[in-house]
Amino acid sequence: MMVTIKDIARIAGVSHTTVSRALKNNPAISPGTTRRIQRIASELGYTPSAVAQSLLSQQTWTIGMVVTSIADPFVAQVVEGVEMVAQAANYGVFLITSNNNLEQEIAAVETLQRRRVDAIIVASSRVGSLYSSKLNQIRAPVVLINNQEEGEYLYSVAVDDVQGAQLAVEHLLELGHRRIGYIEAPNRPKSNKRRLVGYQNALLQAGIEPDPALIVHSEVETDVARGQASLACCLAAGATAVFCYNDLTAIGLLMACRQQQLRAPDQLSVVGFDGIEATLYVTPPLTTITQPRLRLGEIAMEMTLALLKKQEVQNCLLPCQLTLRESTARMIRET
Amino acid sequence: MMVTIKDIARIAGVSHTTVSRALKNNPAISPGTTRRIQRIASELGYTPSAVAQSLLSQQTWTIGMVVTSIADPFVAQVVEGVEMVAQAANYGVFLITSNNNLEQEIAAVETLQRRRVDAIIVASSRVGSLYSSKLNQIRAPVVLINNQEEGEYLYSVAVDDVQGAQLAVEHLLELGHRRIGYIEAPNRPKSNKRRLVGYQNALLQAGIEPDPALIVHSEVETDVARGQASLACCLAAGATAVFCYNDLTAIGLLMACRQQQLRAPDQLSVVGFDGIEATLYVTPPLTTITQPRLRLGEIAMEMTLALLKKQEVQNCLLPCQLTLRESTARMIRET
DNA sequence: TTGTACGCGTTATCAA
DNA sequence: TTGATAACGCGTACAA
Repeated sequence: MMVTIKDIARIAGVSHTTVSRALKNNPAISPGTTRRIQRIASELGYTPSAVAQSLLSQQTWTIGMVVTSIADPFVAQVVEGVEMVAQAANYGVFLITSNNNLEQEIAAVETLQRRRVDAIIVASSRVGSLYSSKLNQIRAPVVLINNQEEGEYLYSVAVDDVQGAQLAVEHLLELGHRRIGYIEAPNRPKSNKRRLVGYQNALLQAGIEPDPALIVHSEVETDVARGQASLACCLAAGATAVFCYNDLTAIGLLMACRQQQLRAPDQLSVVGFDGIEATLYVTPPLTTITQPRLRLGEIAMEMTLALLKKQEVQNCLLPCQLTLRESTARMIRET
Repeated sequence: MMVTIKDIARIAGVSHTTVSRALKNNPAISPGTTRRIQRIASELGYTPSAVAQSLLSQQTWTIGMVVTSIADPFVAQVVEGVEMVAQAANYGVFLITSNNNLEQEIAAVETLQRRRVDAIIVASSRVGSLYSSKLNQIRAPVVLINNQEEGEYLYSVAVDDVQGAQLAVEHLLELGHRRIGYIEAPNRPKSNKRRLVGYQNALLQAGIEPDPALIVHSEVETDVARGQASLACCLAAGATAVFCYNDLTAIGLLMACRQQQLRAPDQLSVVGFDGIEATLYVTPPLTTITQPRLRLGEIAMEMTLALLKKQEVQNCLLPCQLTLRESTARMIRET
């Protein structure tokens, strides 16, 4: 049904080989026939089949991307970074959602293998280390963004969670806070642990012994709801400031404050993590640790391109920045 | 380099045909050889090539999706809806960003054609009507979500902008407002026009002559910034309530209010459009017209599946809902 | 129960 | 300057 070079060949009265050459402006073909063939091709609305080309060339110019959820504002921008760099390099992006589920992530990678993508990028992988053992079977390079699993793995781009968390807590310490809480994320084991380390590092360096009561652990699944549910715990532990696992959690916490008529930052300072757009819109605008999200995607894709060119690459650990807004304030001593 | 059925055939000492059959549990092959071949295949880590299968079967089990920007929270959820339904039906999603740019959208569709996707879904198309004329050349069905161009086109799923806008303005009228502004979007011609129609309908039905001074037109490109920049105009025109083209614009307006020490909703009622997550997080939580975003994506993909089965389909116009929050209040008469 | 031969659309090699 | 042929990995009609 689709127009092929054979159809064109029949009409032009030449062999399909000649058509193939004429369409790529091969100098071996006479200018006359080249023009004639190209005219016929455009009249017929011919489009070359990338499928056939891939079968022959053994590459699909496709990179497979596995994400937990596209609707997550953090993920969305990482994907955007990947897509931009990919498009500029003539690669396309095949997207699969894993719902942060182990089996689905594995199934996704298998699907991508079947489709013979040239490379795979996985954001927030749950099974990172699996890839090194499976890598003999996966010929495509696998690049991990913010891998969520301990253990060995090959190529990765990640944000420095320890440094970021430390930045957040140091900021609160400088404002005079001593009772600083941390709201954990139960479903992001590795980055949660590393942010906790950064939190504790900062406290210890300031000569403060971390108090377990200030570390709030909740099994509530969604980020915002977890933040909302954690306010009571924070207050009960006597926190005057709270560092949250991420922005959505912090936003939930701010919403709970508003409901309880608690004024942030006067009565409670709040710091988030990620730097999503929504931090600009909430009241008060949220002080947060900004991850270079777009850059994360770009670098992952650039690394992928290098790997496809058989170049050496180095794993990346990107630093975060403190973005100062209005949800943190100097602690007021209760007299 | 990759393992093929021929490799397996050589090791098993059978023809590649037998391997092909054994791997799909063809009953014609003896249970013994079937088991043996399957064991060898799994030992070698064999994965069938979807590329070769596609070339033969003339279908790729892929749908191409063109979006303006993945980082847009509205778009992200539409994509999520598409992806969910596609995945359940064994289809994959190939994603391309057009940056809301005409040439890029056309280039994207061409790329998808080259890749022989089975169908194409375009969100917020700028060139919708083009597809009907090009459709003889594109064999794949094209489904449009919230098409942004006037004119004829085939398959579409869209939200009822007129009805939604009317809902918003009727709500403000019920609260006693008479001077109601509308902030336009310069870069979404069609939906902007239709929301304007809904706005005017509601006013006329209430016996109010629309005042051009209340229709704020700004060339600022980004939504939030446009909202921020429009407050002055609204106030100058004597508006006591404003209906905004979308939520991000409304959020910008709320931010400007806060900066000017203007209290919403007491001094200015604000209504948005879309129902993105952020409307829940701002202060005050935004009253808005909720689009069934996930549903929009799901329906588009369901329609696509029907088209692929050669079934008849009907275009969809989905109604919006008013989501009541705290950014709107009864008008206070100035005595 | 298994094998042979062909075709899907394209490109590369070799020959004319 | 052009054409015949083989190959990429797989599935299927037909033959054995």
